[in-house]
Amino acid sequence: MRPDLSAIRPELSAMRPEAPATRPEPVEERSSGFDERNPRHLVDGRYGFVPGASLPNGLGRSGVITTPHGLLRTPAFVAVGTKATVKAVLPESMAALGAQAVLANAYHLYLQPGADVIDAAGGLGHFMNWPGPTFTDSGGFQVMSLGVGFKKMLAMDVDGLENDDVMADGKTRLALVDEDGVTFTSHLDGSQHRFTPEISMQIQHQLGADIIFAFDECTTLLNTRDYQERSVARTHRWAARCLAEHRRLTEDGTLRHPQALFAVVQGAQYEDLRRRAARDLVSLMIDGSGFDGYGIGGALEKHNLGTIVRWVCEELPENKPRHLLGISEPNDIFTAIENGADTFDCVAPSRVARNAAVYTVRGRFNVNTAASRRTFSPIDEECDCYTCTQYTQAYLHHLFKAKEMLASTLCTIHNERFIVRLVDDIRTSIEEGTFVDFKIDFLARYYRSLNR
RNA sequence: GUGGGUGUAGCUCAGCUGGUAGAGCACCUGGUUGUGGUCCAGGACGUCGCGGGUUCGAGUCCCGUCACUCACC
Repeated sequence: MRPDLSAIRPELSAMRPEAPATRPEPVEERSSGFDERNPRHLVDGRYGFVPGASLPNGLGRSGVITTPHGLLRTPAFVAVGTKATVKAVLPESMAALGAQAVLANAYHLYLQPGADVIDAAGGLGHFMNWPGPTFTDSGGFQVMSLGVGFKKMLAMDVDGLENDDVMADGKTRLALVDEDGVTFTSHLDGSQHRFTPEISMQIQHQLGADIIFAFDECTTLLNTRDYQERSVARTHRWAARCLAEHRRLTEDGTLRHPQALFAVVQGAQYEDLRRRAARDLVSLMIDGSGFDGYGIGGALEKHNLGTIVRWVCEELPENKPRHLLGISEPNDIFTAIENGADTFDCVAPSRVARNAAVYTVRGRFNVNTAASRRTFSPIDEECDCYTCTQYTQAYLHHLFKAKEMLASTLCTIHNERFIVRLVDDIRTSIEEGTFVDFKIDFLARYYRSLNR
């Protein structure tokens, strides 16, 4: 049974994919209402981006991304469903809370259940029963998180060492980088595997998400400037190979539907590297066409977030969407958006929810602490989510203490809704010209009254 | 009544041949930023059943006592 989303998001329901069919499967019709509203959204027949209102600084903006499975109004928060599920939450619930898209991961799905299985299932969307737009990450981040960045225990960088030589303290490194690609050990069964830019593209084409990312190397803040420079150059060469392989596979005619490819801009905290990386990726083209959008990646110090996003976005074309990878704290969201980010994804809302942390307009707190034991009111009085309209803080406290799985479900629904609504409100404020006031008001309440 | 065992943190228990107490869980508070999901880091908590004795020093040894428990009568 597929979820009936028509009452909640008509445009999603209208774009519900058909049952798996013999490939190549015809692409379903887009909603006519959308086409009439803005025909320019149609780029290459299937995918596109059209900027909307802009902030006075010229960088922050609203817009619309069109995909074969529906549209995203930007700025947009993309929920993370690494292993083809937003942990603990039904797709119907994600749609009901206003999630516009879901991002899964090529590394995880390649290992389990295998990209061929998802291909046979009719693609990621069919497999996970999510009718809306989907993204997949390339697996590049896992090279860092499974390798040198494992468990955040980063060894000090030493001059003369390759990134390969910097590794987690006391842990087994599971990934090794070389010019051609990455060799890694499965965290599931210890088996050896290899990703190259071409393989990542092939996997992501099998997975069939609407928006896919080029295979990149994600460095850490501990790498030397010299290493960052060589890494950015390598990520650029990998991006070129991804673009070529993406083009080859697209022209094969084997795709289920058109897929958009985003390159990832690296360069750590260095302005020249970031700007050059962005410019070089923009100029990468095959037969006059380049990437469909750009990701901004890499480990970065929080206070540099806005600056780095600005450097990159100043180099990127206005007519292509920009995705900031892995960000979702409220202050980061404002910073990212005002400096030009259109979409972003993050595990935080769901991960922290499973450990009892919830967002409210008055800041974040842990619902499993004693203060909530007898609080018979919603987590956030101003929230319109399913959890806040139906359950009390005391009940959620009880569910966590009793280790009931519904605790994760209800808190994830709330946190995802909180971030989605925040981004929705930011988009509205951009379009209505009230962004700065909204930002000041929101952040003042959020960070001032942490002592509830 | 006789013989044995046990009494140490809220709970379950560690504490070797004596040097003024520990663990797990529970409890309290943080944390988690392209997810190696269900974890990490801190914190509070005991006059070691009670009373004597030996000793420089006793949760540890001795005596008494109380409680619980097992077996037997």
